Formats: sequence, structure tokens, C-alpha cells
Amino acid sequence: MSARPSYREQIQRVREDAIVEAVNRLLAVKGYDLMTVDEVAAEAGMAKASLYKHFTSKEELAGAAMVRALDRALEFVNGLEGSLGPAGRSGDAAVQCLKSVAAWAMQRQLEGSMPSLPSQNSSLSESLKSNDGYVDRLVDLSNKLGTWISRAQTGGHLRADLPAELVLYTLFARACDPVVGMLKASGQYEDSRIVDWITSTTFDGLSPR
Amino acid sequence: MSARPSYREQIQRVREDAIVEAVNRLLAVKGYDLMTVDEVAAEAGMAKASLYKHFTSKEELAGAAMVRALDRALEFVNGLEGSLGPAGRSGDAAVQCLKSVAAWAMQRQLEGSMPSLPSQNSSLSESLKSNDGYVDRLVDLSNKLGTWISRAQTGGHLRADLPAELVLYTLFARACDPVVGMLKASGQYEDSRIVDWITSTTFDGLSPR
DNA sequence: GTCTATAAATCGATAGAC
DNA sequence: GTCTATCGATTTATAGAC
Repeated sequence: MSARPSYREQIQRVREDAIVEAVNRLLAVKGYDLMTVDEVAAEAGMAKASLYKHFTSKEELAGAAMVRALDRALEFVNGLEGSLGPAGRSGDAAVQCLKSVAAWAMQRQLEGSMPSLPSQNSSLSESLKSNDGYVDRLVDLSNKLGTWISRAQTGGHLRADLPAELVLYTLFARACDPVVGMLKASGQYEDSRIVDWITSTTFDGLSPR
Repeated sequence: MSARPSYREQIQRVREDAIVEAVNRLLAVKGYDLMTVDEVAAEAGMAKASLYKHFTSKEELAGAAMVRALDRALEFVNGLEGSLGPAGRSGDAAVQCLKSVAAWAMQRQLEGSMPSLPSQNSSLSESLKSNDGYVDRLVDLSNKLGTWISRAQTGGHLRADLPAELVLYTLFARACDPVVGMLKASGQYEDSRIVDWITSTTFDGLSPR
């Protein structure tokens, strides 16, 4: 579709990448409402007015960061799908994939590179719903996870008494679970141990088996 | 300690109750950062300047609402403790109490009367840590739940491979779990069913038993 | 104590020079 | 396209009349 990008286009691309990366970090630390455009400009190393030449509003900035985050999640999910062996369509493989995705999301959160989307309220939610790039990727990711969920449920590897959407919502919520940050803030545990614990409690619960 | 309250003091008490109740509702719906003092004044039926005669800052307003929320939680917990029969010190009774508390908190959230505390970031967190009334109640509640947790763990009714603080944090997090709101927003399920599901997944997990 | 009016600070967004 | 400087709106907090 596009011809070879000119130098100018490449430079612009790199510049916008720096901006989105800055937004990503700030969203992870402060959230949308407490993130200021001045901070984004400072972190990206340019003046605020220059930033507004690339993105027309703060909401668009956040949207671009969320799109990038979803792209990374889709990349991970597609990689998992591709690495499935001949037994990859079993319910057991499906639930292992779901656990991998949950663990991956928690690791991203511990790295500080997972932008926390405000689950409800916040002026951001409305603008995201009219962001086609965001909605498309969210639907895509939900469908891919939904396939694994229903396969795991019919195979008896996931509770069938729960609606599939409850499982899906739970996975999204655990990706931003504040418990992860609280345990890290205590400073007593290694990141990998925290991820293992929360993954384990998500699928196995707090009660003994 | 205090003599019988004068009419004036009673009126002031009622007035402040109306303010705190308004803050409680607004915190539940919008969160701290998006809640404006103008809204609080409007909802409480008074001018903003009058409100500032009772509370000296927005942070103090939020602190009062959180103190009230913790008081209600402590009241529920103490009620549970009092209703325990002669077998009340068993590990099984302890885990049942923990489930009751989790379910109670979710019901409060569904009612829109549970102020959502920003788990991390937010300028509110810092001021709450220097709010003695808040900290005292939080420690009190944590200790009471901690007693049940350790009793349930030693009795084999709660996984002993998890740190007690992980269990405690998880209970606090589930009280504000966004999954509850997402399921309610779908409009397909009754509140009681949502509460049962999330309580069940918290203790039993997503995997079949 | 309650009100109206306004100060003081912050923040998203833009104008205009280069 | 990048910058400095500023507008305009919002919001916390207060002054001062009653």
C-alpha cells in the first residue's frame, strides 16, 4: 500500500514512538487523570506544542498508548497460538494459554509498562469507545481469549458454571490487579513469585484443594 | 467524656453526616480525582464555602468518607464475631467469616456506597497515611481479618502456602473488584448472583474442583 | 454559619515567531 | 515542525458581606 517511507516519515515515526512510550510509562504510574500533557512532553523530550502536532488531544494520546498495549498483548497471544503443538486444541492446552497470558500481563505490570485503563468512570472510557483502532483490537483479543475459554470449559479444564464473560473480565482485571503492586511494594518477594501466586489464586483460589 | 450535646452540636453533626454521605456516593461513582468539591456541596445541599467550615480540604473530605466506610466494615466484622457460636473458633468458621465479609463488601459496591480507594498513586494516598483516624481503623480491621486468616490457615481451611498478607490484600482488592461492576453493567445478572460468583472464584478459583 | 464573589493555581489546547 | 508565550476553562480554597 505505502511506498518506501521517506526519511522524514521515519523520523516522525520514531518521534511518535517516543511519545507513545512516554504515555505508556506515565499511564502505568499515574493513570490517565493524573497524567499531564506537560509531563508527557517533558518525558518525550519535546515541547508541548510540538507534541500536539502529532496528536490532537490528550485522549488521543492515551488511545495510542492503549492501542500499543493491546498490540503487544495480541502479539503475545498469537505467538502462543503459533507455538501450540499437535495437541494444541485440547482443553488443557487452552487453560495453559490463559494462564500464560495472565502471567505475562502481570509481568508487564510489574515492569511498569502496562497502562492501567480506568475500568469504569473517567472521561477516557467514552473516547476509547469511539476509537476504532482500540475497539477493533479489543474485540480481536477478546475473541482469541474467548476461544480458549470455551475450549477449556467444554474440556472440563475451566469451571462450566461460570459465564465465559466472567472469566474474560477476570483475566483482564487480574492483568491490572492492585494486589500485584501491593506485594511488590512490601519489598519481600521476587517478581516471579508474585506472578506465580496471583496466577495460582486466580485459577485455584484461596482455599486448599 | 462529653456532656449532652447541644442542639447546635446535633445540627452540626447531621450536617456533616450529609456531607460525608455525599462524598461517599461521589467517591463510589467518580473516584477521588474526578470528584469536585462543587459537586459535593451541591449534593449536600449547601454552598461550597459552608462546606469548608466543616472540612478544611478535599483530602479531609475523602478521609472522612473512608473512615466512615471502615467504620461500617468494622461494625459488620464485629457483628460476625459476636454471632459466632461455641464452635466459633474453628478454622471453618473463620473462613466462613472471611467469605461473609467479602460478599458484604461486594454488595456495598453494587449499591454504590463503597468509596473506591485508589490502590496506588493519586494524591489521596499520601494524605490518608497521615490521617490517624483512618490508619487506626485500617489497622484494626486488618488485625481482625488477620486473626481469621491465620486461624483458617492453621485449620487447613485456607491455603497455607500463601502469605497471610496476600490473602488480606486479595480480600481488600475483591471489595473493589471491577469485575463486579462489569458484570452489573452487562445487565444480565442479578446482584446476588454476581456476589456469589465473585466470592466463589475468589476462594475456589476459575478451575474446576 | 451561610452565602456570593473571587483569588490562586493547574491544565488542556493554541497562536505566532522562527 | 519546533519552540516560547499565552489563552480559556476548570478547580481548590478563601475573603468578606449578612
